[in-house]
Amino acid sequence: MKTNLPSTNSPEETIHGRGLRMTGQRRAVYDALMGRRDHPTAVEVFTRVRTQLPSISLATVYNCLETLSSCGLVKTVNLERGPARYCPNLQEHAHFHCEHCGTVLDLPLRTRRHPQDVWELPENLSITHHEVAFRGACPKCAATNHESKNEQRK
Amino acid sequence: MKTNLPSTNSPEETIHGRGLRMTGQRRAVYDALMGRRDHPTAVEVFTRVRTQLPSISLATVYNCLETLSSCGLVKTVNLERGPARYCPNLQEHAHFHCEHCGTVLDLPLRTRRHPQDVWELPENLSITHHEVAFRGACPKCAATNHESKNEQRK
DNA sequence: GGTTTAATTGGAATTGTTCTTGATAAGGAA
DNA sequence: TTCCTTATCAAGAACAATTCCAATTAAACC
Repeated sequence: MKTNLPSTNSPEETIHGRGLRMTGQRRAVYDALMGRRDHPTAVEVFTRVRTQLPSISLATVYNCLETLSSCGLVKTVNLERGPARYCPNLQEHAHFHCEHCGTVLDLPLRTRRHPQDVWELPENLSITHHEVAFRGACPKCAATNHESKNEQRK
Repeated sequence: MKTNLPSTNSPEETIHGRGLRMTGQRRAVYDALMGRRDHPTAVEVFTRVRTQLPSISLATVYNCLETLSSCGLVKTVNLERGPARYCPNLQEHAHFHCEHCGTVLDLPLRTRRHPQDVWELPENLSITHHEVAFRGACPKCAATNHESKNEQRK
């Protein structure tokens, strides 16, 4: 599974379009992710989903996230060593990763700008998508003199 | 270890500036990485270094890469799930990751451009650095109709 | 040279993820 | 509905990448 299709349709339609089924587990994982604008790990999604579907297994959460990601219904982000994070925001955006508390924030694209304007891309390179990550201190950590280290994660 | 300092000085000076020692192992790992303009994994660095220093252990290679990275002498890149890659190029650049053969290419910054122009950054965010990754098909794979999958890695 | 402290080794342990196998459920046909 | 086919799921084992640990070795300073 590799290619991503953006979805203007319902998640059901997108899933069916791939010859896949929208099962209770996939729906629950999807809802758990869409319910908040954050960037949970698979385990965090697992604990959320279990409140709705106590019998779901972690392997299934991984499978569902992979399926949803390959359908373009969620984004997988690998900002660092450690667990992958999943992002419900399908708008074009960059990520900010706070090195003190681990929070991940979404940064919207400025209007009329494009990352390709900033980088020299060889002509014969075919780009399908791109990822931009900034690192530093989030407002809260910058204010509190960097006391907290990996306490809270978003 | 967290902060990165760019180094105009020799690697020895940079290392000493941190109160660390430039050992044979660190030197060998540094040289193995600088010897080529590619993006090897820790294991790939390990096999290169062993030709010079057969007694070195993989744990030491990991330690050295972490030390060099935290001193700003090399860059750690996490483009995907799977092993981290290490980059000897200290110029500001983006990465291109071929989804067919896995090759990683460096893309230079266009003159007079800045990624911050493209993204809306809240004022109270203090950015220390950023990473940009493009994905798609490299020239070779785009030409050969995407037959090869993860055969060669750079 | 001796002392102190950092660095290295090799193996064990940990973490995050994927794989495997048998059971279950979904969707279509009869 | 009921049956049939195939996808999906659950549980745990397996796996890959990385980190940790304890004992040994090497650097730097006196």
